[in-house]
Amino acid sequence: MSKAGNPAPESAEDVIAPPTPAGRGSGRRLRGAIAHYLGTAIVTGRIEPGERLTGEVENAEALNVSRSAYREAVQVLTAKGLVASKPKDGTRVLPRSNWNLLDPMVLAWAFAGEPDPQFVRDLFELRALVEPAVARLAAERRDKDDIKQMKKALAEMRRHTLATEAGRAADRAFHDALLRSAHNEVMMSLAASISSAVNWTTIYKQRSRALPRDPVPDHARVFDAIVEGDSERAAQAMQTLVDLALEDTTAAMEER
Amino acid sequence: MSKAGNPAPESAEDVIAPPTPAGRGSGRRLRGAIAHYLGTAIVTGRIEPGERLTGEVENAEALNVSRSAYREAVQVLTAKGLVASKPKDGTRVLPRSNWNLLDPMVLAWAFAGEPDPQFVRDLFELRALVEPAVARLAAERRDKDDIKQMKKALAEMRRHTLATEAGRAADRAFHDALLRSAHNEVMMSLAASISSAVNWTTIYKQRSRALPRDPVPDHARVFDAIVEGDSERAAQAMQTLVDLALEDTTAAMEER
DNA sequence: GCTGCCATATTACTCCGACAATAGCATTCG
DNA sequence: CGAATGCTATTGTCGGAGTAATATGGCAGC
Repeated sequence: MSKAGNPAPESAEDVIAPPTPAGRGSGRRLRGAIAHYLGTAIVTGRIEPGERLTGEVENAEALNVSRSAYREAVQVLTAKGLVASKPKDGTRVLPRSNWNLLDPMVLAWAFAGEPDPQFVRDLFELRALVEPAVARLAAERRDKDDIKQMKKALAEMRRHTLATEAGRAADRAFHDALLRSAHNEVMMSLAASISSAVNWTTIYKQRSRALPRDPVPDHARVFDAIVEGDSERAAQAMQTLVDLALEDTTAAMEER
Repeated sequence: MSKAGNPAPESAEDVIAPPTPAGRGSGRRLRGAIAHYLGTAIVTGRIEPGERLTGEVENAEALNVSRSAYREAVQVLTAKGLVASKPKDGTRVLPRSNWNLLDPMVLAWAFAGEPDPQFVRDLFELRALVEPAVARLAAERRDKDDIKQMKKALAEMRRHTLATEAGRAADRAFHDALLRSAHNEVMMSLAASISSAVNWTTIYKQRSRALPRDPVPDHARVFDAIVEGDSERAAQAMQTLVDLALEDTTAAMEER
């Protein structure tokens, strides 16, 4: 117990065990809290690749949880490629190249602390590649119902601002509808992952800019192009949207 | 136990319990075999979204495994977004939109049976988008060491054919080196997922075409463009590589 | 001195049985 | 008729015991 094994067993049990904030907030089970704790520790670099997690028994009792709960949490990390376990060798953090960086939960963990600027750059590079392509596909494949959904979401966006929850919900609805219009399941999954991450960066934006630019006209341009089936213009318009988001985000990061 | 709960409890215990082929072949643990069994059942559609898995206890004993092992397997599925569990409601298969389609293991499960042509199309659409972009980035960012790695792998490719394991290893090495040259971690992760899936489709190719086209010249074209830093030509050359792969794959699928 | 085999200690893996917590549902009370 | 309440099915957590796999170090043979 006094092995001083991993980086921060300091107050681990206080962090995990009770129904504490950032512990298990709602519906979140104990193993979820453990996974979150270990996951952020790994993804943010507190535990480095190659390092060994202390044994099941010791670590479980250090966190004040049963081995079952601890093991189930480790299974989650294993499923996301963060760690691997072998008898006689323990469970070790895998090299970054094995991590499922596109897993929504891994992305969330990555943004739990200070987001690494390099990582944000990589992410936006991918976003700038994928989202215009999605818009292009959407322009080619959208059907009547797709258009109806987007139209509805856009109308809802006009009624609220992004400062309100309703506004953000409408924004999400618009992008979801757009995604569905592309009729490509794999890209849907990818875009969903990305946007879940991007939503985390939005939090920082919120804090830094008092008067964000009105998003409706830019979204409307994308919508119009898709309705008309003009794939190039749709891609272009979406590109602008991504560029603006990048601008805001980098500005916000520099302020910090 | 005679509840006839899920689709195929027929011979489940025979499939899972013993160290059977397709069960736990090598290093694969029991829970891995269970996860594989349930995962393929879900991803290939044998169990449909919304359906409920029979209770932990019954299902565990139906599979002839302990509840612990069964639960850990379910955690893996949960981590990949395939299922969700709640007390009093059981664990249910989530709608496809929640699945992490880019998870390497999910992709492997998807190709465990007959690959859905629509799914393959979606995947190649993404591949056609990402891989040229990676090549473009590589041409802009590669350093001396990157080039050295690619050169080495390419030389190795000349010495073997794709029919041999050494040849396939060299091919993988080349693509890995190329990926690293792009210096974008997120895209690396994405491309790794995709290519792990694509390797599955390669199996079908192997069976269908006796004399595959010599891959070296096409790879060399990509390499040359990257060395010269000509990003457009690199992207183009990679595009042809993807096109050829698509051609082969669709041809192979039609033969079946 | 080096190489390959083998015993052993360590560690994760599996099994088990009991109890706690949660959430859907029916029932009752206002 | 609606809201609070108790019931119960189901997952969640616990702790302990035995099994299996493997990294390591010692020993024998070359």
